[in-house]
Amino acid sequence: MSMDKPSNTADDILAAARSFIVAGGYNGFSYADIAEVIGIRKASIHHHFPSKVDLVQTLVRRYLEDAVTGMAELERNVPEPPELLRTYAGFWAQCIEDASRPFCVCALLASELPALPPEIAAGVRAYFQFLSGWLTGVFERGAAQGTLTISAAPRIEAEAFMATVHGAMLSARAYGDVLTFGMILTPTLQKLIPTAD
Amino acid sequence: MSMDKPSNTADDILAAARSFIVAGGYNGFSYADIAEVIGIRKASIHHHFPSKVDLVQTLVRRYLEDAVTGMAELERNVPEPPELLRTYAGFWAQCIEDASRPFCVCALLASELPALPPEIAAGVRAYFQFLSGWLTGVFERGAAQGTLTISAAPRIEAEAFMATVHGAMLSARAYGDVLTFGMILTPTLQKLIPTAD
DNA sequence: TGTAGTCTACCTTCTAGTAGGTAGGCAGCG
DNA sequence: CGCTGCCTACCTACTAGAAGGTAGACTACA
Repeated sequence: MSMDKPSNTADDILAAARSFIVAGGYNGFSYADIAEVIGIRKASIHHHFPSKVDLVQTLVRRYLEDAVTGMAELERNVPEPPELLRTYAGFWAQCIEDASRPFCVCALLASELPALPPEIAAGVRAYFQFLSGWLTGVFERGAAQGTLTISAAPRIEAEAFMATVHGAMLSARAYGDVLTFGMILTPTLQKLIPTAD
Repeated sequence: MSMDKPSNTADDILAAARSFIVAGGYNGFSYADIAEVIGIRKASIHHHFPSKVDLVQTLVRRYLEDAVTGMAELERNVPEPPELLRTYAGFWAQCIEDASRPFCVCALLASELPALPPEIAAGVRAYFQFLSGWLTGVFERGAAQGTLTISAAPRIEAEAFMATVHGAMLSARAYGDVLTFGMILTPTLQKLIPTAD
């Protein structure tokens, strides 16, 4: 659709930055690291992203955009709240199991938020607010339809669910066991979904 | 009791390092940063901790030791499983609300685990294993006594609880709202504790 | 011809870490 | 007592390398 950029070096840089950030956070990589993995010189990265802040800001902005469009598309294909939660959790379970994206970029950046450049911190906050808002909507609909069993306000259930997902990513990483995430999320989902008993 | 060290500079260094790590992770601070806040020269830090790995390794080891003794003491004073969970959650709620320790050192380090020096990564893993083991024991006793309502195996409930706690820390940080942690944990505890309805 | 993309070569600042030295405390011993 | 020697804690001054970033030239291609 958007015919902005036929050049894919910028995308390669963003992809490399993403995997470095997912591995070690904002201060865990350098332009030299990116340059090496994509076979380019440091200075060429500055051509695409004048500063590191520009680079990561772009990455976070796009990450949120992708989440927004992804959730919208997900809701078109899968309208049932229980199935939405299952699909969302299943997405991350898959990413962790095949090691393709073993952590959420914004969850990782949030952990070092006080030390982040303010522009990036703002982007990370925006992601959390979007995700929380989307989940709150899912819980509201599920509660209204009776397809989700909740005992607190939808907003609070949404925050608790999001927290469990992020914490489960952390545990999976700490244990080095890709199945930990699913082990935690499966019963969490079961408690929320009355039909599957 | 233990008459090991009258010198408190080493402890000052560890305390400064802890607050820097909590703020920005392993790569988010330097010896120069620590030197400045405690009013000492960089080289003097190397006298106490020859390398940065030594410093953080010591910090993580002591963090685990403190957790072990802290949990043991907690169990002596508060033997009931529901109250143990409440006290544990309350401890972090307090730390976050008064900003004294707004994040768990090992939870933060776990997020950047793939980029950590292996000695430190091992220490972080040990902390997760201890905490998970302790919580599993609490859930086992609570389930046996009927004082905790669980629907999955104690080990799994323990992992889910730990994940929610860590994720709630992350959300509190992302929103910059110290009350978020309690907002998430309160209903999570209520679901586990049958008496309080 | 212009411009997007890359390069080499460089700069400045920060990094962890080292070298070598000083000041004071506290042995042990004549 | 006073002297020697060692130890802890700290210092100044330095290093090599990595960090983010810049300047300017080359190339390819529309």
